[in-house]
Amino acid sequence: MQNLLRNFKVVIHEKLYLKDPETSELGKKIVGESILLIDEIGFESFTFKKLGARISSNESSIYRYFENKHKLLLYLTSWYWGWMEYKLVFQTANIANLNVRLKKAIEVLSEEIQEDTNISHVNEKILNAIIINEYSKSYLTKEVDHENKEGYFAIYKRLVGRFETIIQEAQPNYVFAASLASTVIEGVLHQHFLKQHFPSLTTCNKHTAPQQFFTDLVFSTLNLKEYE
Amino acid sequence: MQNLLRNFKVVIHEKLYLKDPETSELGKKIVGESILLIDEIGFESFTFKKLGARISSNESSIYRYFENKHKLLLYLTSWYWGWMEYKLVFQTANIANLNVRLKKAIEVLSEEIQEDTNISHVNEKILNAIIINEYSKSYLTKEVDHENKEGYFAIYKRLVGRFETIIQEAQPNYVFAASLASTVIEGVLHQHFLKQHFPSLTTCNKHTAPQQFFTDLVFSTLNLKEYE
DNA sequence: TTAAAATTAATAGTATTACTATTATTATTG
DNA sequence: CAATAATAATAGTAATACTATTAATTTTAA
Repeated sequence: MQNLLRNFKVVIHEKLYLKDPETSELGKKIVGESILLIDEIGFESFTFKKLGARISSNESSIYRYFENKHKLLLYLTSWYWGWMEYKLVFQTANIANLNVRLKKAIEVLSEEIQEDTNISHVNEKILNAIIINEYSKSYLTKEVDHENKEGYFAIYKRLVGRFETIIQEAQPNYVFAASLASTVIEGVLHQHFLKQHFPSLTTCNKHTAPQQFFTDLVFSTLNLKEYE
Repeated sequence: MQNLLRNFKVVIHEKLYLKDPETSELGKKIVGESILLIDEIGFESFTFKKLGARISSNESSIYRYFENKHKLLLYLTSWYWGWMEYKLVFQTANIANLNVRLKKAIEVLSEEIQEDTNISHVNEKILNAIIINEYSKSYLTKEVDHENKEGYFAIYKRLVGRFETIIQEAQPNYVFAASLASTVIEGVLHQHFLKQHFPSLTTCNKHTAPQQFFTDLVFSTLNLKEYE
């Protein structure tokens, strides 16, 4: 995994940035540090001015890379889902047994990111924390239809589609595969959030991971046995 | 239902407002019109100044009722979940059969609000649209733990708890009742959103309602038959 | 009925945000 | 070494999210 990821670069919609942040040190710093800063102070309080101060750079220099903070968020979330897609594809490839593959897919999608893989300037563990807290804000906007048409959510949609296929192949009779796929991917984020802030609303805690809940949910719904 | 609702008033945490908007015409106008305006322009673009212009009142007068627009959103969402709780309790009361009761609960929680009941200055159909688009923003904040401690999410938590109980009573062996309850309630909003903006990510459309998906999901998961 | 109290409206003002524009400086490359 | 590209610095703007003060109006209670 480590090795495979070494040559990994997420291809992100080029309208999401003005200048590709991967092509310069400043760009990488903007991406890397914005993740840390958004995690610390939250997306609402995050500004390019504060980020500039933090990386000893200027507000206006950041505007050379990203039009505004919303586009930066779309960039970061695309990166995350692209990385997740990569993990999903690699970790489920070559698993012949459809049930085992489905189980693995749920595992990849729902496991907590424990470590930064150090493959890049991106801290995946903290990026995961941001996704849990901020992802919804990237699409719960009045511009969503326009931005969707532009293709800004393409990676996420492709990921949901891949998971839908894995579900459908494991149980061809099931008619709600798309909804189940999107419910699980969204639900995973939600359960992680509840675990941290509303423990009474979730069964998940130190001993029970979202993975267990969703594995049980999907296999029961599809009327499949986890081991066979 | 109409009649029962006539004497209905949601009891909302008193720290969510500075002056109870139910006690004056201006207050009711603020609540009623804020729903319409947020629906029209989205929560991000919504300001008290714009609302003031719309109700031919002054920005500063609105500040007499609500500290800021975040508190107003918490007020509106509390109202919505309180109304939902009321519907849930009434519509599931006196249903002896536990499976039938569970099915009814899912129906109440997932059905599309078709009509404004005209019981108040609140347009429930539009409020429902707001909840779909904006509810997450009320808790995906850095202040969530503090606000949760204050009790601002009490009504929502009580609703999830009630649904959890209905699930647990229908299937006492099931160990993930809390997570299933929160997943369904959150998932319903998400599926309604996807239906409108990302049709490829959901099975729900004109012919298939979220209700069908979630009814199937819950009954399969709990290993119960819908009719028996 | 009238005076006090409460409510609402109007005006002004502030710090911050989310930018844009311009120019100067520094680094890179051909 | 010169041209070009990238970055930094400075300044400025309209809008936002408020606060404070005072004035006008309405409500209530003696």
